[in-house]
Amino acid sequence: MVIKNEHILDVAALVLSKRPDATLQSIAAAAGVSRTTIFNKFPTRDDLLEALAADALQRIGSVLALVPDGKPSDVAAVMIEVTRGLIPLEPRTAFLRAAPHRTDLDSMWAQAATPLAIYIGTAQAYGLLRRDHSVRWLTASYIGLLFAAWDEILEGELGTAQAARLIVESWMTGASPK
Amino acid sequence: MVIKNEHILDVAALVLSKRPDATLQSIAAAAGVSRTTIFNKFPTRDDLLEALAADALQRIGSVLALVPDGKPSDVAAVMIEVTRGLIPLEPRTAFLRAAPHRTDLDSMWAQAATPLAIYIGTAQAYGLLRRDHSVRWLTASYIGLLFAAWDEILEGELGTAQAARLIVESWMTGASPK
DNA sequence: TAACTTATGAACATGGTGATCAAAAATGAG
DNA sequence: CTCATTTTTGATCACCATGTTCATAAGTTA
Repeated sequence: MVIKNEHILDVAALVLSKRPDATLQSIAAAAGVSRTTIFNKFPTRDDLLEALAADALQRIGSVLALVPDGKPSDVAAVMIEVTRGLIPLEPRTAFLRAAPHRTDLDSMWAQAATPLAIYIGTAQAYGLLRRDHSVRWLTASYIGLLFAAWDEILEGELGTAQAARLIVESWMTGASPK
Repeated sequence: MVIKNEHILDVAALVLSKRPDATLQSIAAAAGVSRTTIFNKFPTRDDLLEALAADALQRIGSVLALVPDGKPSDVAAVMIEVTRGLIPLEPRTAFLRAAPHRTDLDSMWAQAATPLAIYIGTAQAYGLLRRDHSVRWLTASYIGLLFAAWDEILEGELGTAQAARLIVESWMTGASPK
């Protein structure tokens, strides 16, 4: 049978999201494939992680392609829609957060978030977001809240349904009472 | 010379914050100590990480001891003060975030954050924080923003001086314009 | 069926971890 | 200062995951 890289990446993402230090042996077993086959397709462990990162990047890119160009109208609505798309990607990105600190991963996050940063910058220019915080920080703080929500979901403390609304509410209006 | 555990933990925290997968050999070398000595004090790598986690927990606890009891008055002021205390702890906690997903680490974070959660709960009860978000989420979102700021600082995109204000502003009033 | 591609198992080297132990160095009591 | 005790150290070993090679088996395709 021809084994697709896609299948290995699927299984690897799943296994690594649970155990970031899982052996290639266990990943191979979970994929119903020999360890050698994995090495044929991904010569080193890092190559596999890199492929996973590229895959995750691509998926994030697909979601962020949803952000509209031009003059933004309802920032909250757009952000909620984007967030709804990002929430399910947790298993695909978990290993990225747990992986040893690698500069290229940081730059990958930055690259993946670029369309979002552009949107945020545009919204800011139109006065729809505060101007006394940098676009970079507005973006980083959103991602930080996304990570926090992912963790809460993993721990079963937050449902995926409410998560998007919660994230965007916190990001836009904060913790102060109305 | 008598080697203090404290010294090893200091060096280990420093080395691991840069390379979470650093070998014990390299940590020993950085500490000017033999690998055997580290094993005498911390039988396994996990024991060392656990000690580091306990140390970080204790440091966080010291900072969070600053949060006042009783009726809160100026939440923003308290949060900024707490955040100013937490910002420098990044090198001590970086390895915790990079370490493979371990349940005990999650519970450690939760335990360390308890005083903060209590404070937030009290402030919420007094109407100083929004009531439509759970105390758990208000706490988690704050920590998420703290992590985001730590990352930005690491990348040289944020100064430690402004970080605390930025975090608390984002946490309390969000990204919306005033 | 035959040629070709892909997957597999086996074997081996390497390096980090975990563990043991005797020798050496530092410490402290008298 | 001396001796007993504690601590540190280097050396050695087993174990396991990674990385690599290669011949064989299984599959696909002409």
